[in-house]
Amino acid sequence: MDNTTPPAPKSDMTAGYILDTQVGFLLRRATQRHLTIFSGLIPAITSTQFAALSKLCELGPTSQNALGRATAMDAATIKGVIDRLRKKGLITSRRDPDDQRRIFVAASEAGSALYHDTVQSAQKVSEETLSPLSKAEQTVFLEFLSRLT
Amino acid sequence: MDNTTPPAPKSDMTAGYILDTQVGFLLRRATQRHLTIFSGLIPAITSTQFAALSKLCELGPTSQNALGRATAMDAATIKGVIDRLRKKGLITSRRDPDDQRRIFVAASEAGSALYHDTVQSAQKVSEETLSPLSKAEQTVFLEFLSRLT
DNA sequence: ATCGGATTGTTCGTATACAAACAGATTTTG
DNA sequence: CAAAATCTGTTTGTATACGAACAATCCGAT
Repeated sequence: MDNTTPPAPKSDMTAGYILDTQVGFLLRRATQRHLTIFSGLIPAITSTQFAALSKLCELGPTSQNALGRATAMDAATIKGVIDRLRKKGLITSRRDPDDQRRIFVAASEAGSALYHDTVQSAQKVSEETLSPLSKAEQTVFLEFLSRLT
Repeated sequence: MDNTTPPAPKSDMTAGYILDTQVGFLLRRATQRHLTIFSGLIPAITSTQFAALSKLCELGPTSQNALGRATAMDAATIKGVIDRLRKKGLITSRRDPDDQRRIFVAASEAGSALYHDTVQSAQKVSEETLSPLSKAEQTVFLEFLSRLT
């Protein structure tokens, strides 16, 4: 009576790990695709910069670090984003008179205008990113995804 | 007959866009969380480096660019990853004698050892990342996520 | 055989992203 | 009030990530 199931070679001990099905790898690829869609529809500004600008338009003038917290960027990251947005003339910044540590940032005229001009495209970016899923699937997916944050 | 739904002020025209519910923002935050879990469980190597190393162990010796394609990294990115893996002694590389353009990369002894020693932790990373979802939800989520790549 | 196109890897520039160390300002505590 | 703890923003270093331009090599069509 021979064993009908051939013994797995030693090298198969790690066959259980398939990179292409790991959540981290899939998250990275989905993010890549999303960023491609974003830069295609909104070439003027990056996804991260748009996130900061939109939060700024939503919240009004905010301190730099607070804006970073609201957009999930650490202090070092938000500084770079703010610097680049200011260089583009999309935001203004000034010291908070009540707290000499803080820097108040606010959307400039040009920043508000750009935001209002691109927010519909941003909606399209989200739609196109999710377009491989049905409406019902999109709802489920977003609900699950939001639980993984 | 007064209109019972009060007219939205002009500034609300963009209220439909809430950053925190956009798929791109959620993808970024989920990726952040995943990377935090990864570096907590596998401090020796980054998520990206592990991806390259695991694909290398799966495929055997491969050209640098081909490995990049297999791990969704462009030529410039995979170069940096390969350089850092080689500096750590986890891979070796040599010119392909049959094609002077190509560079063959392969996992070193240390690289294979590290991979086999950490692959179970990598499984745990995926599990922990998905742990806010039930098993059934995880299956659905991964299926949807893989469709967005 | 050679020329034109494709592929491979490199380099540069820009943009996130985060850890760690830091200085200055403010707040909390004792 | 004074010391300690906290918060704010900056800087440095490292690691992805990608577009664009480039040289060397290979390959296919003529």
